[in-house]
Amino acid sequence: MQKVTRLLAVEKIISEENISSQEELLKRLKKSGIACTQATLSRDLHQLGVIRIPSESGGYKYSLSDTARQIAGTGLNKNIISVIRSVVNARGLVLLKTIPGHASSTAFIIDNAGRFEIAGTIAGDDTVMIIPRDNITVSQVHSCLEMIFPGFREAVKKE
Amino acid sequence: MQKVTRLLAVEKIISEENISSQEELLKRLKKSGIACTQATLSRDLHQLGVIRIPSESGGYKYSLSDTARQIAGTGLNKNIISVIRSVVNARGLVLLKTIPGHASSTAFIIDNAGRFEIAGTIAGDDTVMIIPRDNITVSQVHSCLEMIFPGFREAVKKE
DNA sequence: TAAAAAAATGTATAAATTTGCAGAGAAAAT
DNA sequence: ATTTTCTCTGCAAATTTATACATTTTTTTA
Repeated sequence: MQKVTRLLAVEKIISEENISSQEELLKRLKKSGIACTQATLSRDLHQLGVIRIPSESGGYKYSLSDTARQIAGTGLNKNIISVIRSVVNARGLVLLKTIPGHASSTAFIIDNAGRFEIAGTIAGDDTVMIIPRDNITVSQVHSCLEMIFPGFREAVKKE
Repeated sequence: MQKVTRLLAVEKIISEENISSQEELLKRLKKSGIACTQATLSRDLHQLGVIRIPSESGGYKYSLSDTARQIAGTGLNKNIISVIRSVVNARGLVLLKTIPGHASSTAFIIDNAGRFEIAGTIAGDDTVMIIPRDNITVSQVHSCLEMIFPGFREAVKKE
């Protein structure tokens, strides 16, 4: 659970401040009370799809990739958890049950989160089917969902 | 003149192939008959605004940034040189004379090239004024124009 | 709940990238 | 044409980033 907290903090810092190296990010995280090593950040940045763009003034800065930024900006994911009723794993797939009529909006957010782990989704009226890519476990998909919907694990009951 | 050739080659290779390190790009360039060092490529990639994005399969790949890609894709710049009649430097600004009526389309392409060196343009009917940013020389603007309009230097007479 | 499997992380190191500096080359000025 | 100025580039060193391996922590399964 520590990891998701850290990833969210990294996303936030990256998008709000000018960070030009992993060491710098490390110090910045420490100020927020989050401790890890540079190696971990290297892996985090890769997983988050963070890119490094040449800065006009000569150096570099980290930035969320387009897809990552889209979601971070919308705030659409803030209250979506309240419409998710439960989550079921079946046959390597993940099914979300929502309150009636809210499946497609939920699926929309998941699709647009640009997570590699998720090959795609299909939404009915109150059910979203999430199809993970090959070699991706349902557990990894759950981690994705926690990234997309912070608080997901705690808030949503598993069936 | 060697540099512009190399930058164009880099843009092309980056956009068409999966390149994951500067050493790899170096070898690829050598096959195209272009020789330089990795240090030079580091500077080239910075100047071109090339970003490095995490690849799904675990590594990284280079990619043109959005603005760089836009122009590379359109091909709009292919025949524009034929409408440029001359270039004049004055007061740290650069003036392009075009055939009548073609200033605005020329300015459009320059604006959309996303070059840092150029603060902005103003176009009349047959004249484009290019305003370089502070501390940018007209010579650097000419290099930009050569990047945007390959062959510019040779084709356009200076007044 | 205990055992097994999978994921996360730190350490140390390898790999890759950036940069200061000095010299070569091109463009501009005289 | 010569001098002067600015740009480009290689080299080598410094910095930054990625990763193999071992260990710990978390999750899953029986």
